[in-house]
Amino acid sequence: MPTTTVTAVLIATWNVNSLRARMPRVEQWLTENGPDVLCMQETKLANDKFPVAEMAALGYESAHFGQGQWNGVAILSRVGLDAVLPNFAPGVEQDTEARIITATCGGVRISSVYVPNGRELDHEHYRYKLSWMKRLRQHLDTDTSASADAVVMGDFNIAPQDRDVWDASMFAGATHVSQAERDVLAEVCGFGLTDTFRRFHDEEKLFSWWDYRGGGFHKGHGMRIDLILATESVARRSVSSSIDRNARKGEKPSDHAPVLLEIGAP
DNA sequence: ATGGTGGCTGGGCCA
Repeated sequence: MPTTTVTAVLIATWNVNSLRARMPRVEQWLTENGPDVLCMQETKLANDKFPVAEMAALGYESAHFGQGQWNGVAILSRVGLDAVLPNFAPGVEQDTEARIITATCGGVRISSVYVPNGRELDHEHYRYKLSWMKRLRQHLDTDTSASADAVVMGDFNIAPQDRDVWDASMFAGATHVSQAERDVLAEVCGFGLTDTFRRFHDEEKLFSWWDYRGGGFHKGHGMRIDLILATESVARRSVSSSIDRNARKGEKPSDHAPVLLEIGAP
């Protein structure tokens, strides 16, 4: 095994809303930003349709947990991609959908997650969402040591606080902001994870998602629901975090923007 | 405007 020099790494998460539709934008974004790790959600691809060769040509190893037309999560890495685990850890009730994949990249245990939307507060899908988050906590308790370098990033479909939505009064009785959702997010963070973006930015109305409908992006109607949660050992080494709003502009954008975290050397 | 847009598909469902 060659010894690798440990340097700063740049990690990112992006709900691409169909990798087939988004491939030109993703390739461009990887070339321009050069992240060491990119977690993607909503690839909407079967496993045998994932563009492994195209990603390799850009210098990335790929791990993908797909299911076809919906969901699908992936991890790209150019700092190693080992111990790949699709779905929740063994012993945790398995998900019937492709919403989490975990791998070790550059010594960091990284999960790419696509938390269920929930649809409506009285919908069965909402109970699935809460159950899913409880299983995410069980997954972490099973898979990872709280003292390890670990990151859970992706589309949580939960806005952690009212300052993370464009108008909290518009969200009364809606999903993404309910106390129960925020409580299960806190349970997941209780593993020992922190919302790293908030170490660097206190302002309200910094969003990672804007509805395609009604010109949401141009009206500033969005939510911050894409999060990079990290254990303290990673969080304290992090040196910057940002949301790339430019990726939400232009030709055929995803409705989500990438969120980035720069992690300094140990 | 009880809608809108975009992605899955090939008529609606989902976000």
